[in-house]
Amino acid sequence: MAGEERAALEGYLRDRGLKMTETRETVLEAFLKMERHVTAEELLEAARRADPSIGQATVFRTINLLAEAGLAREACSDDGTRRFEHAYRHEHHDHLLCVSCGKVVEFRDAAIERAQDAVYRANGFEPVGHRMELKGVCPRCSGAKKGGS
Amino acid sequence: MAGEERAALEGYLRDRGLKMTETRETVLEAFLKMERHVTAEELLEAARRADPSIGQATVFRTINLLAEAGLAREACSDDGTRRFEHAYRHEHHDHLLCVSCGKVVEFRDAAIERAQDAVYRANGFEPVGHRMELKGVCPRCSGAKKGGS
DNA sequence: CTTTCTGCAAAGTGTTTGCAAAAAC
DNA sequence: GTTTTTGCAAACACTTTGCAGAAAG
Repeated sequence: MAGEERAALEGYLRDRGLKMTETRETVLEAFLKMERHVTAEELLEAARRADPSIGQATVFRTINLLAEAGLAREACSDDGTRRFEHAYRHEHHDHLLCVSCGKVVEFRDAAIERAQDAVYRANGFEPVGHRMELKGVCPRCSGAKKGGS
Repeated sequence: MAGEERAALEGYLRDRGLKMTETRETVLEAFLKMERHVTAEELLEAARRADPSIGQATVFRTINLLAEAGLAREACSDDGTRRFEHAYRHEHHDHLLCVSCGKVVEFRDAAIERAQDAVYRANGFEPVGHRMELKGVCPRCSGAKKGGS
């Protein structure tokens, strides 16, 4: 399964004299199982399903650790709540988000990347990185426009 | 100067039986004068320069009002703090941000829009809107790479 | 055994809300 | 005169931190 990520975390911890604990593994596993962009609260819930004794502070500490270790990355937050996405071995990608059901599709599009480079060049900027989120309604939701809330 | 925006706000307020006050005008003026993406705190400071008696709650209330009225729009927040940008008569645009000096260039690129549409179509999504931020180093900053911090 | 980690509760941010006085209509 | 608005302070939500006991190395 997610052995690669666990190994990456262990390596990061070892390098810094930190410890690989069962709790951290639980949080990591929970994080890896979650799709979409995850809030700390959702992650706490998920982790507690595996181990109800986990405290929220630990989840916050661990997700920050995962971010430092390069396994998680902050995603754009619409409201005031931070969201995290997977970052390990994830090539740069952009997001297509269903505003109705929250589904997230990750994609990479060469034409967009090329057009972005052109924008950088036209403005004389050196590219550093970008973030893009396309919002829309996914086929399932736009098809099922019957019960609509 | 910014009479158009003020008129838009007044119209919005009138429609809802709300009142156009001096305080709201002060906050609006402050907001319109600010470039980049503004936090509530920055806006509070700016508004207090014009009227030191303004309270922070009022600024929060007013910026939310501006957002409802379509004059302001939430921008992507990196940290946990909300940022707002101008939205009135601002055609949809994207941002090119200098990570060194904070300069923001707003642009619109037909090739990118077209490529985005293609992504929507390829995934069967109905487009709703998107947000894109290109990060880079502006010509001035990359040219002046001498004292670099 | 030493160091780090954990859960709890308390403290910190950024934002919202309740209230009486003040301003707009 | 009625209604909305305002500034203050208290409340709130999300995140971080301090501490004593527990676990890892």
